[in-house]
Amino acid sequence: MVRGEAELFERTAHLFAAATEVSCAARDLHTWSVAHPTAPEREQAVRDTNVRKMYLPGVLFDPALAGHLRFMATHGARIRITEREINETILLDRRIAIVAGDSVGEVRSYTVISSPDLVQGIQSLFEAAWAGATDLESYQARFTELGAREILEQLASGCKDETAARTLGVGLRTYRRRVAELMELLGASSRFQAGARAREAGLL
Amino acid sequence: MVRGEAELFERTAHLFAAATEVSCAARDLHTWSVAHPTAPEREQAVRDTNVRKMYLPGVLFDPALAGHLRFMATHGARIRITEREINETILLDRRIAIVAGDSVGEVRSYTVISSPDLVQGIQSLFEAAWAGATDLESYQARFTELGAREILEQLASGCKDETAARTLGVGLRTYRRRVAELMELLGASSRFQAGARAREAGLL
DNA sequence: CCGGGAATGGCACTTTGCTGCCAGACTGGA
DNA sequence: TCCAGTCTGGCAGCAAAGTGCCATTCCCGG
Repeated sequence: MVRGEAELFERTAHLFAAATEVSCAARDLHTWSVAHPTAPEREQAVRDTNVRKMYLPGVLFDPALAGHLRFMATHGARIRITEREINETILLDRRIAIVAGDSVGEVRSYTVISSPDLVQGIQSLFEAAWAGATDLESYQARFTELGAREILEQLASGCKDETAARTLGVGLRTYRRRVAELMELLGASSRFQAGARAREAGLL
Repeated sequence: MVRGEAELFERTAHLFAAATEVSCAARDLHTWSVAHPTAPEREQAVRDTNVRKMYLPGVLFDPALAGHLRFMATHGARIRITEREINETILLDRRIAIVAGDSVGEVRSYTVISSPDLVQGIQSLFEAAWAGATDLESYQARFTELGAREILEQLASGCKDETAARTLGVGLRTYRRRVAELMELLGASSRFQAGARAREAGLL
């Protein structure tokens, strides 16, 4: 059990360096992937390592994150998106598991597990979740082909649904269905919140 | 008649430099006030000149604009906010009027008027609008005392109005009234738009 | 103490937004 | 051709948001 990312990194750096298979699930990557960007000299390392990463849909909306994901993807990492709530977890070579706990204030505690049985169990859960997740590409395709751009424009224009639907040449029901999908993707439960998040993610 | 701000500036710089009374109405100041920030050596000039500026409420929400306004205000300029739609207009010493026309593509045309009768007419319109506008300070006070911060928090949280009202300890009607005022202030006609603008203005 | 203006919040009502259901159109594969 | 899966959009019903009206309360100057 370690507290804070700094300590986690210090203690596990050698494990990461030696790993040939890294599986990672995360809600976002503000925590550490961004704080510790992959250095150029590590590109080869990424390529040599079997890297799998699984995120919540929200990551698609952070420009910095999206860039990072694209970088990882072009260097051999496999990225998937899951709809389900997941705990942040890292698996190394099927021998080490790192599970994030609750954050107490600003610091987050991490549990490093090496017990084979436990790691095995966690690994199987990860595999199940991985199997149920969607590849980043197809997910992105689904998003872009959604016509999200147009929908967002209409929403941001402040016009009412009926007007927007007519402008886009689509039925009212369909327009609202799109808005609902978009809001789910943004993790928003009100239109105000959706507007704020869309803007936050630089989608406007 | 001149096209584009560059040309306008080139041709009118000497007029601005010599003016002792500058009255200005604008929807925003992306156009020129920001593009041509007041240089330090002009502080004294601002102080010596009788400067009046009139804007739409929206300007309060752009950090850069707000900063500029504060700068101008602390250096003797009088700033007012008007609810009415206004055309961008500049009046110099009651002898010269500059009226912005429609923008054709990226370039905006400006009409520089020196005819005393015309200028006199425009000046009177400006005075009328000015008289009906609100001082920046009182406008800002109205905004801050509104408890906008709390309202915005609730809106951004995505909860429903009833919950938000209960959280803030006010009636549903009052909460919605506040939201409506806020939306008017933001110039938004839908909550999505309000969310986007609030975020855009850095209010979240 | 009193009167007037502003703020509040309850109530009723309209509008707008959200969603389940279902029928019809479209698509790709057997 | 037929079938199954997907997408669409109309309809209905409901939830949420927006608004006018008005009684009540609060505050402030007279």
